Amino acid sequence: MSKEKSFHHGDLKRVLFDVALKLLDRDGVDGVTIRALAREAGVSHGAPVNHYRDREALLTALVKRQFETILKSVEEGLSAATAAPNAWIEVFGKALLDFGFQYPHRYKLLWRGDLIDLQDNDLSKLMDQIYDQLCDEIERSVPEAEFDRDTVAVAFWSMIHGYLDMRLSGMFVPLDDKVSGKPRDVALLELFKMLVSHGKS
Amino acid sequence: MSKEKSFHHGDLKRVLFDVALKLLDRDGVDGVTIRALAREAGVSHGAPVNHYRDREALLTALVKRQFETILKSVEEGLSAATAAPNAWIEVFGKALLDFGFQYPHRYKLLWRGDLIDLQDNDLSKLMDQIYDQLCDEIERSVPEAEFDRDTVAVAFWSMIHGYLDMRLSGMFVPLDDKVSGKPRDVALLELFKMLVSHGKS
DNA sequence: CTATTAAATAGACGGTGTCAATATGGGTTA
DNA sequence: TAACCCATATTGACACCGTCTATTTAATAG
Repeated sequence: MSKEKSFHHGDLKRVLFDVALKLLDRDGVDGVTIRALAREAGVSHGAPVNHYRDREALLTALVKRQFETILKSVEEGLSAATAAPNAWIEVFGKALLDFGFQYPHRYKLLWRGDLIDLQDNDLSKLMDQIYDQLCDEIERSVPEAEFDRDTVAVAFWSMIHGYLDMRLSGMFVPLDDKVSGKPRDVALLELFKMLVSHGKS
Repeated sequence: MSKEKSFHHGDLKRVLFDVALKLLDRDGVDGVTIRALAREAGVSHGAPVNHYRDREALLTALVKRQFETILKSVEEGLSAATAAPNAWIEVFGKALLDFGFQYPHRYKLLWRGDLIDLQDNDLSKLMDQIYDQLCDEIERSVPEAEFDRDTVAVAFWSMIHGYLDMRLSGMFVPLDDKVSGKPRDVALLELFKMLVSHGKS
């Protein structure tokens, strides 16, 4: 039960999780193999199965943790945000963009529906929580919008995710990523702010 | 030289390409393996290397063909479009959304920068052509916009791609994908149309 | 102390991409 | 026609991978 090596390892599950995250950041999701994980953790290749049923379960655990982090980041950002009507754009935008550019491989993994368990209840609950927070903020700050609020939410999240995904995939390399001195992503947020502002007039 | 089996196969390269596309549509990119390709084409597992250096080269060829298709679809749409100021939104939006929903696995592969050769000159040229067409249309129809035109282009493409990617990944399953009787993606295009229209006033 | 049970090991199987050595046969030249 | 060259196809090997099985280990419960 102690955290030390009880040689029945004790907290191998935590070690495996941490090592997996290290491998993900270093080598991308293709580098997160069960066998590399076992090697890196110093156990046999059959050991991880006792803690993660298969690779899908392992990757799903990694993804859930990341969505937890993003949700927390959003909530903290919202509670610290100004009263400006569209502060949510900065909060959600920054939370996602900062996370994506800091941990590109983690971000890419979030959307690898082919590798993780889409039926996982905790996972869908987490995504719903983030989405609901977004809709709540839109409802609070864009009440008179002439557009369906879900459409605004989907449009916003789509734009942020699409930008991140294209940038992180390496497919899209903007020749000049500065717009009048500001990064492109900041300009995207301002453009969206203008959209919801005009909706009021 | 004949198209028949000259047993030195004749046009194995074309056969391999077609079979690879069939495997992609049927099983996703994970199903496009060199060995499955060879099996399906009725040749030995070592045969494909004579026509595609490795799996990356094969997948890159598939991707290039799809971007050609999309470019053609955009060009045809533009030449057939009405004189409406923001017809380009429908044209580009429909070209990408239709392609994505019709061939989900092909669309996903387009952005798998980890699997294809990002240095391929034809590939980057094709993407540039599509992007330039988009910018040209924005310049023609949104001349007085107060936003940098590249920002509008990036915002638009990001929104479309992000929506498609989230939908096709299975991560994002909208509870109700209809907005007042219209599909969500149509509402997204209308929302964007409003954005660029307000920019004029 | 003993029995049970969770956890780690070792080995196997079928799959993958890729490389090297070999065999085949069409096209070109002598 | 005959001989050669060389692109193409085959075969086998190697090192990985995920996952399954049987086996051993050690911690814990009775």
